[in-house]
Amino acid sequence: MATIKQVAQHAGVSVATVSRVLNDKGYVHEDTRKSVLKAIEELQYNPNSVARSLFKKSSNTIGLLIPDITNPFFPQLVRAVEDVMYPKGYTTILFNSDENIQHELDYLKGMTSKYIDGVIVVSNTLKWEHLERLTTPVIALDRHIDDRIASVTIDNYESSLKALEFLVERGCKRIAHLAGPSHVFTSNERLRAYKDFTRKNGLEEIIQEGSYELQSGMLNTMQLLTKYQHIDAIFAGNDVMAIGALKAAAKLGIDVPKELSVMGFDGVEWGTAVTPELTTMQQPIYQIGKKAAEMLLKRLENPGLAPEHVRLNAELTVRQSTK
Amino acid sequence: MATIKQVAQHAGVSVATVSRVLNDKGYVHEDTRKSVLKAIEELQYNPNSVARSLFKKSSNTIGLLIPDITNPFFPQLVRAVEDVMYPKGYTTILFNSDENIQHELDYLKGMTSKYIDGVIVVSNTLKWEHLERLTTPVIALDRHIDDRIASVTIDNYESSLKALEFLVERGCKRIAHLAGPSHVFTSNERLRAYKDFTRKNGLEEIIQEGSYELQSGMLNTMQLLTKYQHIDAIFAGNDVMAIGALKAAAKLGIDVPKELSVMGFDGVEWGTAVTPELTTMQQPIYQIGKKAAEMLLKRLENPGLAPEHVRLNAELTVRQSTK
DNA sequence: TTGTACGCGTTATCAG
DNA sequence: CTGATAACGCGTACAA
Repeated sequence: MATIKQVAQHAGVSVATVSRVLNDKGYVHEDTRKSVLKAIEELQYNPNSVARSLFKKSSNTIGLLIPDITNPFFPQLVRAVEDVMYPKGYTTILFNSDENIQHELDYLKGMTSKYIDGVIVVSNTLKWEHLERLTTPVIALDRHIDDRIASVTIDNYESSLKALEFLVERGCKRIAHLAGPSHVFTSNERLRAYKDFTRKNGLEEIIQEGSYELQSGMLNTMQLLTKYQHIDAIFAGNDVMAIGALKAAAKLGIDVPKELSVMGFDGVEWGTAVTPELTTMQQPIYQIGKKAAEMLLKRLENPGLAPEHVRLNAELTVRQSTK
Repeated sequence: MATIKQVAQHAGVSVATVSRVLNDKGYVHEDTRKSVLKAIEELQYNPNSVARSLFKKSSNTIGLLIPDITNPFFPQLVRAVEDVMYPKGYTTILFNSDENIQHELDYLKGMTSKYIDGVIVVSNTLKWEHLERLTTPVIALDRHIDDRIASVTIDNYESSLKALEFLVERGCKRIAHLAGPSHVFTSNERLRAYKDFTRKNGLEEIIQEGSYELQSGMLNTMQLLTKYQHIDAIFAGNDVMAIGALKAAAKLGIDVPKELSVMGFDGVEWGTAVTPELTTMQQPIYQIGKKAAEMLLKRLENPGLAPEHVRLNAELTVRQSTK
């Protein structure tokens, strides 16, 4: 609660001198330096971040805009971002948009007035025109928004193809797809891959659209399984739905993986909690967050940098839910 | 990026007047008011929060200090807090301490200099002496830190007793306890209840200490089950370990709930994802967060308030993992 | 090597 | 009803 002025007084110097020792800038005699340090100690002085921000027009804070921390995909991502930002002196502010564009815009607006230094966004609705006016660096996750906005993504299309190939390699012949919601970019990519794959391989196309939630995965699988009894594999749009599929199978007395193979997508921790453990196309979630944070850091230090676009690889993790 | 000064100039008035219309304070003629509004609109003026904070010594921001967002207990809690704070104009900053006292203290220190208006903490290490110096309201979650610090908790001891009673009602005779880490308050309370319960009912005391993690739950259950083959129920210190127990049972070919009942504690979402679904002593996680946020809000508006201590009830949720 | 004085963007007080 | 102006706490030219 002490101010720089009080420290100055206490040490018998001017505020400028205190500021100098605080920031190791300019010359300051070793003796006065010591007495200042002593005063700081005695008064338990702590520099005021707000005043500093006002002057610097920077708050050492970044924003992390995600749909919903309650979605098991995000906790790890958030951790990764914080793990790299905090040691560098940055505080990260989390924001749940619920995919609501109005919330997103509100937040973006607030950022500017808080001198927030940068943002990492994962959003299906934000476009270039919304981000354009920001003077701070932006990193887009999960989805490439615009060439002018740096991004870190994975190839949902290619990865889905690989997952599907694995399924046929293991002898699956009738693969259904539990698609995610159609307003979600990644979900569409996975669906597109499924469609292309089945067409190219002359497989039957069986699609059921869900909502990326557990219940949805379960219910839709029940429908699928009762409607088409010959299905021998399910490729789910995400792990949570895949786990719902596992539950449905258990409920119907269908043996996984003997009678039915289930493939997830994402690699969330839940997948290891269930029995059988979920085979999945695993995104390097922590790596994605880490990479994004690192990119942001780089652009914070060097604002002129051209927008980088990195694409990480998802990796098939074979566990127990597939043949 | 426009400042109040520019708006004033643009509207041909003084900054004082602009400030008045901005904050609806004091008298201002309707005509000048309109022209100011127009200027604001034209310049897309947005008040600068940092400058405002500096003057007001308040940032409309609260801190939320938790061990680890990656622990499935916390996402819901965080959501609850944000859901109540945001509509009231507060931003919440999340902080993961990893139960590291040094991190916690660092963070607390940073708070003061950022004019953060209040904190919600869930910590096993923080004591009165650490919080004493804060001038902002503090709410403790999960654990009662001191009478002088408001808190919202549940009765871990009583609830554990109830869970245990349920198990014996269902005919379980040899109940083992998968205890949580001993440095965690809630974990000790649950353990204490187990000890008292077994003693009072003349039951054998079988305790295995774990770390609240999935692997730990599984490994420790394996040991337990191979070492004491007569166990017919496991009372786990938390849901995650309980799910680990489920996995262990599956691996050993032990039927849950026929041969073994498994009882969790917490009520995290994972519990509904597994098969069989987990019977658990369910904490009202969202409610806890909501209540804490509401209490904080109340104390923010009325700083003089005496510290309130509310205790919420955990509720037995019977699903499929118990007889 | 050190101190003075101004500016960062707001709000509030006090004249007018 | 409106306008100067002094804070808020800090960092940095510019002088000394």
